[in-house]
Amino acid sequence: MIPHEQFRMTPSRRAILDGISGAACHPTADEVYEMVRRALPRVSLGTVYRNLELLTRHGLIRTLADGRGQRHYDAVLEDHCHVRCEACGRVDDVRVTSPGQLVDAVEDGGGYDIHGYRLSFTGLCPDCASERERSAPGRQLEGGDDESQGNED
Amino acid sequence: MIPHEQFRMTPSRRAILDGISGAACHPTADEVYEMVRRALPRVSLGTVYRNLELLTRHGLIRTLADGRGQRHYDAVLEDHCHVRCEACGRVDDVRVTSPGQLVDAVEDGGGYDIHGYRLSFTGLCPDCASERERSAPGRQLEGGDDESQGNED
DNA sequence: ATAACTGCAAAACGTTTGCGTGTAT
DNA sequence: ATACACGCAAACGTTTTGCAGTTAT
Repeated sequence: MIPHEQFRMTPSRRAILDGISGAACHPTADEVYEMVRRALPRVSLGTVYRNLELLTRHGLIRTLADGRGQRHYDAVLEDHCHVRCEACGRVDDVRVTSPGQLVDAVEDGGGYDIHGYRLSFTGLCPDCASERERSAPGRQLEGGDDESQGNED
Repeated sequence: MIPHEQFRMTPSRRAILDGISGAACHPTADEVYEMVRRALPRVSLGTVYRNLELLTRHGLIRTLADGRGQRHYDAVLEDHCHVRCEACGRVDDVRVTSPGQLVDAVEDGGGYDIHGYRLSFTGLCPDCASERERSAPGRQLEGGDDESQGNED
């Protein structure tokens, strides 16, 4: 969060901001690109990335480097928690009880100067869960390959 | 976690496993590569990546896609929490009170089928904290540009 | 004989950057 | 006039993949 440095709220930045705010779940850079292009067909992906970074630096959005692959972007600035679908990678919000006490729960930080926390859950989003149920009802299908544990954090 | 599929504990895999277990903090792929090469100078980076993925799939290690940039690898399989240094990217363990209750704390998962959690903290590791103190004692230096909040999760 | 494993180099992926031009102040 | 912003295309760092040769079973 860089306090002293001015920048213009240009059409592309407005569109990026609106796109992220209006999205159903937290979009990736190229999903933002798609959304912005519907309003401004000539924007480039480079500009989208440049502005996602700038908006993050100025505290107007948050960048979630949550999982594997792409980052996700979030227009909600308050501290909150996320779920990431293990199957499709989609990221949504979760509400948890008393998340503010999480930092206090640290018993041994090994000398780290702790600034914040990040709590995210993994699981299956409604769509992927029902799709999985359709293709393997009750798990009666051919063995193995469960992977539900998710060793990739 | 794929249960039924055999694989050989080859020298390179053994070395990767040992390297991760013996490392001071959770290493990245090329740190693992470095370590393995000390024992087996002819291994390729491709093999290291292939085997990190295989060992993860078989539940022998965990892949931490924690932050920006590189992934980190962890030989401790039990659920536990991490800290990532905002300055150098290093990842270590933290102990927190009753982490097992975290999943129970979810009030509204929005229809997700939640399998696990990932709690990590951000902050400054001892080295970076003391370096920062040396270069800006008490923060009396030139203004602005703190960034300590860290909008990049 | 077969399946698993490897080194090597090329490709893929998501992201960043340099440059020349355009636009707001 | 100046600083900021952009499109475009090239470059980047990390990870994955295809292929041809090697090794264990």
